[in-house]
Amino acid sequence: MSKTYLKRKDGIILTAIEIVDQLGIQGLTIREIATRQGISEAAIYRHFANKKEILLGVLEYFASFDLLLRRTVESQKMTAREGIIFLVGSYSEYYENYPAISAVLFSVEAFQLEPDVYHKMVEIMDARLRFINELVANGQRQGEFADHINSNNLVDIIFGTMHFVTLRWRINRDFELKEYMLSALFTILDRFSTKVKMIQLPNADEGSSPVKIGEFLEKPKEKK
Amino acid sequence: MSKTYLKRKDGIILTAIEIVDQLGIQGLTIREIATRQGISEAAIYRHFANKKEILLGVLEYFASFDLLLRRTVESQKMTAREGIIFLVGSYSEYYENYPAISAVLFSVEAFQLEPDVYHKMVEIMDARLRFINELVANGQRQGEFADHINSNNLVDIIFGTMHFVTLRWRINRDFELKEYMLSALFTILDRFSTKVKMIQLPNADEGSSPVKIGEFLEKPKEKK
Amino acid sequence: MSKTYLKRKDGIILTAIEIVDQLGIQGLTIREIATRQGISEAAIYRHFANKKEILLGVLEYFASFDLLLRRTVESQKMTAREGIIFLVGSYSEYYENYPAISAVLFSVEAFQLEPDVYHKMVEIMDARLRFINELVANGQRQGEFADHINSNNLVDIIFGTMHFVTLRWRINRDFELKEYMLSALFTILDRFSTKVKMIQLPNADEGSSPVKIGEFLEKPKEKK
Amino acid sequence: MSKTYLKRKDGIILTAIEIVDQLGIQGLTIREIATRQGISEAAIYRHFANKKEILLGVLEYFASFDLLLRRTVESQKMTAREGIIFLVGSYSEYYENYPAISAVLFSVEAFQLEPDVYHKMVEIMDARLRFINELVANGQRQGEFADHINSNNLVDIIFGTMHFVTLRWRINRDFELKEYMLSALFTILDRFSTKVKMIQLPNADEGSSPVKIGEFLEKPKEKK
DNA sequence: CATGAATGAGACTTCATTCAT
DNA sequence: CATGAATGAAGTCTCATTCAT
Repeated sequence: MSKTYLKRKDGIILTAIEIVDQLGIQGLTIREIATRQGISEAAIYRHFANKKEILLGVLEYFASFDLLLRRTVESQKMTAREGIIFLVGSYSEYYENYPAISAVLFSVEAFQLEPDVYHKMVEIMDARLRFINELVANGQRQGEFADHINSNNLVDIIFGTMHFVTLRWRINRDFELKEYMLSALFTILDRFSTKVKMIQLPNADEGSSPVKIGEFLEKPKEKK
Repeated sequence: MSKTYLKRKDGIILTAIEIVDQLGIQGLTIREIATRQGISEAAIYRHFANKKEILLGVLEYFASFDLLLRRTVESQKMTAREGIIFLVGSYSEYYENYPAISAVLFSVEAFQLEPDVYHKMVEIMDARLRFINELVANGQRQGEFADHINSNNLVDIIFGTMHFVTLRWRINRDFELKEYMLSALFTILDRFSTKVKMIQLPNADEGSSPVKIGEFLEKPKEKK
Repeated sequence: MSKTYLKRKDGIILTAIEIVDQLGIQGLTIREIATRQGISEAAIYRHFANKKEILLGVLEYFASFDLLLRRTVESQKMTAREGIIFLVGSYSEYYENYPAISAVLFSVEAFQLEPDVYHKMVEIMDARLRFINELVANGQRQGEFADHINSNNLVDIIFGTMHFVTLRWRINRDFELKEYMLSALFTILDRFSTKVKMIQLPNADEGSSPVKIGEFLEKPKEKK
Repeated sequence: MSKTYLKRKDGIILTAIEIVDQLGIQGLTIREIATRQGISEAAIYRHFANKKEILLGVLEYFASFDLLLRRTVESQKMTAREGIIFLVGSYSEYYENYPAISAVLFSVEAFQLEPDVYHKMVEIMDARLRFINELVANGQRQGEFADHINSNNLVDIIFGTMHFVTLRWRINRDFELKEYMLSALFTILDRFSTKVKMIQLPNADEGSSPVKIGEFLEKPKEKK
């Protein structure tokens, strides 16, 4: 009984994710869930007070691994590099094995009409960001990563690349997500590791100078 | 006459963008547009055949700079580096001056129920990607960028970072978009330019190359 | 000028008829007329006060021949038989040459929401009926038609057959309307002319008797 | 439960028929049905997917007797004459007892914008026609009806008369439908039965055969 | 637990018509 | 004469939710 109940509740969440994946947030309706679950619309309300709760359930499911992953990184005492590879690899693998769940990643904006849901989503992303940030900062402290670069930049680069590659993969699934993602990640990590040395080539400065198109082309010089 | 007409038509597009920004795609209703424009719902249909046309209009507006930017890059014979900086700077500036328009960037998934709109959005993003890809490939051929790395990786890194930083900025506008964006971009470009040299440090045993992709969840354990 | 005006006014009527033919009364909208006429919707109201007037115009056009036909029958001093053949032939020819106009014939019920239009239609049909009725009655008085039958019956038979054949032809235009219509009419006229004699065959009475299915099978006997 | 459900579904159909009768197809709106049923518009959609389904339901109801009537004619081994009388009588009685349903008979043209509905209506009428056609053809083979006349003509005459008399009765219910209908039918049947003999009266020169179809508008003049 | 029935709000859209230009 | 712009009313339909059974 309690088992069936749990199953049904989970089933609704999974079905909701499937729908978000296939039809987008706009296609996620109680009726669609009910139809796919083979039950009545009213029955949905036996398990969730309202649609918002279902959305929160989806987010909960979506983030259910997060804590585990973080704890694994910590308990296994991974280096920053190892931790990041572990995280990116894990998420990629998760999305690859269960593509529908990746849809949730891109629904932040869609939740704007539901403050509670929106905030939960932001919280989840924030926690992920913060954790990678910690890893990166540690890595810099440990000498794994170049420490003169803004740690936020590196986090944005890693996270942004992950995020965007996943989006591309969702739109056109013509490559292996995890394989490609890790190749991109290694490209990043290699370039930002301390094993790399920046050297000034003789003509290094003329890069952006002779062409003036808008002030931003000037900026780097100022920064320097 | 024609002037007023254009104004109204444009006004509807701008209002639609404003709404997408503030309420998300789900909040974009004909009623909301009409109310904000101070006209009746029926009046909207004098200017657009249906809601889909409004959405297409929004995308058109959203992408209206793209061609100009590309042509500028080409006509000014910018280097790859210059071109990329120009593009990223231009978009950042555009979004910073007109924050609402940046909302469109994150509505791809929300358009799933409207194939025409969805495809137009994908097309726009595709064109942007292809152009950066060309720039990067050129840069590699010209010796500006390291040529042994996958050009797609670099494109994903640049585009993904841009995309994600914009998303972060949308959620919490507590930093200057263009300034930060360019700092992130320079971080990337600097690291991927040929002015950087990869050197093998003593303990750089398995750094970039012989990485075995697979069972990442296991890997840390093995390492230990 | 006045010419163009008249042309436009007529054009609107003709277009309206065309639309009723192709899309039915439900498809007859001001917009549809305007589009087909290549003018604005507002322009329609230069020529007709409202939609009802257009419908009345359609009916006027539809019945514009009626008076002429009646006068022709009268002035030519046709016999009843000749007159009926003339009328049926004329209408059939008219419909065959201008099929769209026949659509009006079947729109009585559709006009129920517009009392004025409805009544005009009923009036038109009534006038047609009355005229045929007169012809038939005359024919009976003149000995052309069997006079012991109800003249209304004969009118219904002639008119109903015409009406229905036209409907069949509208639905499936796989026969020549006028040709078929006249063949049907001759079949009727021949059978109802005094040139035909009713004879009682020996077993004439057993027709309907042995089977009893509902009271109506009894009725004729009672009538006799 | 199921009982109430069926009642409501049937109620909607019956209400729809009532509306078509009173206001015409143009007056048949979901709102009108809902109001008359005393429920909300949305409630209608619990029972029918859309308006088209309601219309199809109306047609189904409208034709629900057809099969039964045909089977009765066949199982009772009626003669052609008996069968036709049975059919005409049954329909007349049905319409007389439930006048609203007769409105459906005249809505073919109004369905033009709904192909599915239009085709169903045409199918129904076709089936009715075919059945009478069979009866007539049989009657001719059995010697009940004059066999030298076109069976289609006779069918059109019978059906057309029925159809038209019903229309007249709908417009002005000042006579008893069934009684009048049967009197008209007997008039027809009597005249077309083999118990009638065509005799050539002295001046029957060009009665039925050598009629020249064409230019009817001219004919009277020539005759003179 | 589940459902059939219902609902109010609101979505998109169409329609006949008006009015300033 | 003609039109672009607008509108109120109404139409079809969807949605999240409620409630008696």
